[in-house]
Amino acid sequence: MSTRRAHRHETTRREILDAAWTRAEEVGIAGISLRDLAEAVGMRAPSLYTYFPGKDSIYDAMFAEGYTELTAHYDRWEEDLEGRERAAALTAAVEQFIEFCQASPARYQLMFTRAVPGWEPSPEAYAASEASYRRSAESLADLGIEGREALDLFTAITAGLAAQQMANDPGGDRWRSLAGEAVDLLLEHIDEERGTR
Amino acid sequence: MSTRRAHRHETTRREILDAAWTRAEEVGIAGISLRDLAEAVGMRAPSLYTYFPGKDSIYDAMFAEGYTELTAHYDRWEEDLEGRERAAALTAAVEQFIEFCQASPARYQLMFTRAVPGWEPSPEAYAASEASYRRSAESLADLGIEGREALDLFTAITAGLAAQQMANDPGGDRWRSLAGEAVDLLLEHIDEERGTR
DNA sequence: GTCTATAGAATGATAGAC
DNA sequence: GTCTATCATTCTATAGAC
Repeated sequence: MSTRRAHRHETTRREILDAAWTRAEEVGIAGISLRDLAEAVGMRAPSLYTYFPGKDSIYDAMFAEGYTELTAHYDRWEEDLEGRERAAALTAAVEQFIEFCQASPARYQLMFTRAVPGWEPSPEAYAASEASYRRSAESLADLGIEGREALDLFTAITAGLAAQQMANDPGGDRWRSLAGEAVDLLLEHIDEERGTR
Repeated sequence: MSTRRAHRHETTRREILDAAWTRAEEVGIAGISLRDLAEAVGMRAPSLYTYFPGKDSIYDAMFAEGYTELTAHYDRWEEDLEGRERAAALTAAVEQFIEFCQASPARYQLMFTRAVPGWEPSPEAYAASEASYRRSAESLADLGIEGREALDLFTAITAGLAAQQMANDPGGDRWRSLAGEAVDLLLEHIDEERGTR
């Protein structure tokens, strides 16, 4: 009955990843060690190699998981979109992105900063991030953020608000509360440009 | 003649810091080791302790140095300001900040990301960064970026453009080239708000 | 699958001779 | 001030018994 065994295997993998996230929030994403994770799930370090070929692949799994969660985040956002006007929808997108970052500083470090010396996402993990990016680009295009320039401006503003929020006020809303204003000024500018064309 | 000895001491300190910057560009800010630095200046690792009480204090010195350089950068920017209109001056400020970041990715990592696990700037080093921040806030106020909200928006946009530039196109100008547009949309918005008051 | 034992390689830092 | 020697620690990863 190898399906049962496979299921058990998957469960243990899950436990290891959960322990990794928990530890990462405590000591920073770069600070987790295999001994720590093993102890957290009641094992010794070498046993982890039954579930992951190495530490890097744990980071890869976490990285891909982060983008899966981000996509799910945007799915819920799109569901709430019905009937809302463009500015409100975009403001919600920015706010939700910042909330997503604030909900897990370790995840933010892993996904959006180069906080793990010597590690970079595997091609597969990186592909997950690109898919997520393309997906949000499509949604934004539907809301009038069209063309590379407008999109780059939007991502820069969003990333900047999130970065300042995380660096200087991780538990507060000093920059998150500016999301609406930031969206307004971008939209004013975009509409004006469209008008002059 | 202790002044001669002190001068020599200072010279060696300088050499060590130069070696640290050079190595940091090669291996990342978190990747430098005392053995490496010592070898680069023709010493063994323990001798470095004559010049710095520990590795952390080397990071502190580099961090403070980064902000000294940033302030010097803005000094030159202010000198070139005579007669330029507000939008052009602010655009130059954003462009120069991004260029400052691109000129040294290791310095960018040290100053603006939490790229060194387990290290954070000492109170003295941190004070240097706050002084630099206050200084630029004053200059920006003279150019019409007044009040906490406007300033926070400006810093977020600048930080965001720089972050995207460094992460996705470190040697290019994809986001830097948007500096003018970003400043325009911020100023349009600020002027409009002022008008309605 | 899990373990013990250990390899193998770094690292920051200190003691003490010269 | 500089050195050798070394401590003490940490880490990922592997070999091989059970």
